[in-house]
Amino acid sequence: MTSTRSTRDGAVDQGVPGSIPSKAADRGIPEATVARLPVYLRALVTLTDQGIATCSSENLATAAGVNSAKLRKDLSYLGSYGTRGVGYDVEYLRYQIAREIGVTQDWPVVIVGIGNLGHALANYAGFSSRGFRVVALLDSDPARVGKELAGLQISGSAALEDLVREHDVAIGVIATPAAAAQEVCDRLVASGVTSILNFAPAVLSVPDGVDVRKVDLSIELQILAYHEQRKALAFGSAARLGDTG
Amino acid sequence: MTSTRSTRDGAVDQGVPGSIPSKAADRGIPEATVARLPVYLRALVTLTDQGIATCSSENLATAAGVNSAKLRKDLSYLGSYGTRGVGYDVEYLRYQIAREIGVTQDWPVVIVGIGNLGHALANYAGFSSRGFRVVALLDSDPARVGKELAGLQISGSAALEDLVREHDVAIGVIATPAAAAQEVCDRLVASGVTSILNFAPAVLSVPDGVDVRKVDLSIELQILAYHEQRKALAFGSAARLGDTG
DNA sequence: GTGAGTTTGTTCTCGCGTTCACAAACTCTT
DNA sequence: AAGAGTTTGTGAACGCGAGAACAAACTCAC
Repeated sequence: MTSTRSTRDGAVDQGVPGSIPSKAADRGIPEATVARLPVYLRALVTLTDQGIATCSSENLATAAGVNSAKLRKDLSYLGSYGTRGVGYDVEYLRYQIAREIGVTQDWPVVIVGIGNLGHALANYAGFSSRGFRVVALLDSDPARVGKELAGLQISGSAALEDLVREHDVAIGVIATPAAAAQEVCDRLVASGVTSILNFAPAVLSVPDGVDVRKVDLSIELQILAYHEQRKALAFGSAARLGDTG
Repeated sequence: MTSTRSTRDGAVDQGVPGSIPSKAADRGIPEATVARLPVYLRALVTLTDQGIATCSSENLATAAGVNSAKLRKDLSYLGSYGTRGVGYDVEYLRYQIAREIGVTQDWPVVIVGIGNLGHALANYAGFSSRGFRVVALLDSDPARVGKELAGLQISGSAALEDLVREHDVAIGVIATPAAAAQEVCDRLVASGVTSILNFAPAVLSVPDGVDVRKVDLSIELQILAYHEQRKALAFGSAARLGDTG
């Protein structure tokens, strides 16, 4: 839900005139399922680490925190990789999901904005372990340029276009302040980046064919605050809150 | 969608026998709408900064990156805060949304796990500016305990229960490694925390009435990778990818 | 005051996602 | 080999959210 697939209401949906009825043709996996596949993948890795070679949909569903019917339906979009009466081969399913997501190949990634968050992202082990290779760190602050971080030297923002093209980068991560986000985004897109992960608290506008996913930490907390407030009200301690309209 | 409202299939849905038909009673705002309210709030703050006092649903929708019909429907769940023929008063609407979300009051927050990410979160300005006050930082690594960060001293994990109770903390942030996440979660919940923001790549199980939202950085990238792979395939450069099944 | 223009709030329809329930397909015991 | 027990894959029902479209309500010009 934090994603903007511009192809949905853009070029792809208008459809090439003589093409196949979309869903069957492109093996279209529902967006909600796509968002869960990485969770299943992580659960399967955990099972592997525990030395478990086979699992039922019930086992895997529990490990992934979903119900088993949903899991089976999700997997059915990929193909029939299970065996009735037996379950799923952990290694086999793991590979199939990894292949479907695309993490069997290596994805070069650039991170723009090396503040607190960018710093953390550059050092984040979860990226490299899952097929993502940080190939460049960029920042506009001259005080940061040249410093080494996570085995890379921080480049000035002027180098953005060259670095993206040189490493054939398709995925860019924006961790700049909100004010700089749109400009950085435009430059990334102009250089050939077609997927953006945005941590800046700003709405990005991108051309059709470019995907944006956003992660906004304060929004997550605000959603929790909403539910927290409602819990407090539901338990009758409303007087303390003092919102007098 | 990254949220687990255990009340959905838990106590609340079973319904107190003599209670009111739920939706009307609790002014139940759809989850999808709740997730967008903070975005509207941010957009309104931006408009205020630009000195704009009134805006139409079209203006605000553009600033928030949604379409205007959706915006109006979302706002209608809160009440009728606009004026037909005129639009919305920016300040007034801003306050109403803030009140509805609950960010007019102050929310004490603890952060557990002061690694790279926890470090960044502790320094994140977006929290304090939106009604969240970090009251404690916790880490199990003795090397980090005692160090100062963002105006706070890092406490050892043994102090978790006391700190949560002392500050009456309802919201906890978990930024530990995956292996430690469930134990930390259990301790937070046992101490009275009822909302958890989880950055650890692990599925947390919590009792009914506790909300969990998860942010998984590598999952976001994997979702982008999936779409990226499909774009590559759609443009016929499939040969390069070399996934031979 | 009246009519033209504007903008909100709401109704209606459609599609997606979730869940239930069951047939198909496999293993294992006897 | 046949039946009992398991587990997958899927058809169907249902509920929620998105978007279009329109009526209600306001402003402004004259």
